[in-house]
Amino acid sequence: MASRATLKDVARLAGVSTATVARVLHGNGYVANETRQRVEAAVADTGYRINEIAQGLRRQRTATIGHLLHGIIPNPFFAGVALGVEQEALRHGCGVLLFNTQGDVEQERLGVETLIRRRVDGILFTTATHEDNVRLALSAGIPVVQVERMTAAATPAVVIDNRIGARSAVEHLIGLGHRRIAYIGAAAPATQWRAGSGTWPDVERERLDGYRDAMSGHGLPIDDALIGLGRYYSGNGREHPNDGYVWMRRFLQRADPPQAVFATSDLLAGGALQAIYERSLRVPDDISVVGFDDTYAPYFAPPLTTVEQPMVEIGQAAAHLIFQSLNDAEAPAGERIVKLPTRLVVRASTGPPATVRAPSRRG
Amino acid sequence: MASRATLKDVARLAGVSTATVARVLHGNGYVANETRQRVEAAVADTGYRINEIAQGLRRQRTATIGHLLHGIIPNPFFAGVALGVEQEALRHGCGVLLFNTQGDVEQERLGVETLIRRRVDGILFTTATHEDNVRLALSAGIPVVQVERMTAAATPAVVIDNRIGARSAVEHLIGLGHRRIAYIGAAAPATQWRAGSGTWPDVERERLDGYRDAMSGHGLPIDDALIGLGRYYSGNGREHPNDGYVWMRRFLQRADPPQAVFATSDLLAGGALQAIYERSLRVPDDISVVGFDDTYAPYFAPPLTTVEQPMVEIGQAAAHLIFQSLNDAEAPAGERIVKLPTRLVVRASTGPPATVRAPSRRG
DNA sequence: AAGAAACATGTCATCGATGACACATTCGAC
DNA sequence: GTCGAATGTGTCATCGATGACATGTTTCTT
Repeated sequence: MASRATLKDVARLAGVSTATVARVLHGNGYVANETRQRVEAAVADTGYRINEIAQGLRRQRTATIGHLLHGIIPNPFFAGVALGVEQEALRHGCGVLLFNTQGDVEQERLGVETLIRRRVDGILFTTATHEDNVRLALSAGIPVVQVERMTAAATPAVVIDNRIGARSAVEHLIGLGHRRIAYIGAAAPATQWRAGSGTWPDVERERLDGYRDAMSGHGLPIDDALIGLGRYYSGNGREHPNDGYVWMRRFLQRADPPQAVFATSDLLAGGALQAIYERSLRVPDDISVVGFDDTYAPYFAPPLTTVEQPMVEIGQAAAHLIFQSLNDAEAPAGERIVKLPTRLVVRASTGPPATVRAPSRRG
Repeated sequence: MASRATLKDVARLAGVSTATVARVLHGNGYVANETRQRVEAAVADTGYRINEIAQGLRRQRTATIGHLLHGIIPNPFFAGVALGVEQEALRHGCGVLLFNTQGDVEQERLGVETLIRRRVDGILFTTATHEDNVRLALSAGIPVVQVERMTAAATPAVVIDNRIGARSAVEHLIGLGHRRIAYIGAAAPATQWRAGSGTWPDVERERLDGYRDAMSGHGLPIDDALIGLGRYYSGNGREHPNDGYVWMRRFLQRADPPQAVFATSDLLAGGALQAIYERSLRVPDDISVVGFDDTYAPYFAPPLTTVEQPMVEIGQAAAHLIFQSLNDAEAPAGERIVKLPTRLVVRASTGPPATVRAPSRRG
């Protein structure tokens, strides 16, 4: 019987009206001390727990936010963001309905529809797949916040400073004395994003710009042959070969291999490490490697120097923006963009370049 | 106005009663063709979307299940299970409310309380932290399913065959010709689980048993000095040193280092790889390594042979059990245990032992 | 001692969807 | 032509919590 008690049951048991029970529960209005105790006893006896469904209906808010996650399993970045969102939501007494879209437009639309039917108080897109879905949510009058990407449909968003993050990584390498530094990144995502609308930043473009900034800023030449762009999620799934591996292999076959590599994700960097290992080269003795994310980085051999993304904080900030939207509904949405800094974490995969130009080779 | 239309609004616009609209929406009862079309037009015009909150109140089921996740961020295992749960839930038109407990008993209790207040239709524990919380959920009359662990409080559960999984890994090594095989695992979790109650299996104990099975089964001696037990989540967080690293270092300092290692998680195996790398030994030339999980395994250098856990399937099975509980409520709960098989994935980290007993060393 | 202020509690319409029930009409069958 | 079945539609109580409002006590003020 425990959980099925209702307000009415409690009221009956305590010999008062439901209104009085509600007053005790919410601690507002006048309630005589003796009455309060009687009610509290009744609550305890019945094992009463408020029915948030009924409450939601009456109050016209569900204390729930929806989180649409791009959600590639092996990428702990999304898990980190989800955790941050949840923590911040909890702080506001809210729950989180999670939907993995797997980067599928239709799946994403379905998620939005479901969340609308559930009357969530807000929707978070951790990397929306298609702009129309963002619009759909907005058209239902639901506040939206986006992570890592901004659409033509202006919404508050949380992004990181990819350009400066990438630059700091490359400058770290330059500072160690490297001059030939390769870049392994990802090509821009597919066509769903209308090109030319120009209001959303391209994460990968920014990182490449950061690399260029650092190189030119220090008077180093940019060799296009040392820039490898792979599939957006290459190596994140098991089906695809890891493009970090593919490119690194190619780089190492050259007569003039790079002294260091900067990869735009830990997974791509992991692929690079595999290619290096295969050739029996040592990191960082023969070649230095830097990643991005700080997800897999600490677990690689050797532990990877990487650009940390504050995943949890990103999630928290995103949720925070949602609650901000809820409170003063009329704030200028498109202007609330939070840009979080990255942090270079130096570990064992970077060091000065080999002075002798004959890397030890075995394989 | 779009999403705020109610049944009544639609009914008014179509010039019918709400009952008729409901009939059209659910496709039951008699509705004249002409009427149906008028209603459908009104639904489209108003952008009406059913309010699942109101529906939930009336129908006394929320079409939502709660998922309490132990939730160590860097472990994609949990992300995989969560995805599986979500997929299966979606197939039943259900949403998933996610709570990360971070292995904290109090946090977990809070999660259960919240889920009860939300009147979820069922609760999944992906590795419950404290048995009392399972009981709490049950006492509220909510069906519970557990993943990876069973409590004295009998609930349906999904587990994997850890013993056979571990054995298959070790037998793979034995088959390659290894005789001195080290084991790196985790000590049993802390005291929250009442010892001696004896009805729940200890994952780590099972894996150790599997190792012993394989060794004794092939007439190989078990050297306790080659069995390293670390903290349960060692190396999963950044704060702690990776116990796989710590133990492997120790093993390699011995006069008679092992020829191969079996670690009970990819992360621990990753630590082992780091120690091996530090000593400039080669995998698998000098030493073979096997992990468990198949999460990080494909991204290590070299790609790791590992025991795959079917994460997504585990999640699906768990959700499936919940829906089973919902349908025939009176099925014998404790008896529905699903045991899923593991699968050995052979990659580049295992090979025959070095014939010459003088491993190349550089560092 | 009368009226205002504070205290204490109850009544009831409401949030939006549902479905049992009642009522009305049409169609066949005998 | 009459009656039962099939068809079509509306009414309304209900799910559980909420809070505006009404009503009834005390306790101060002056």
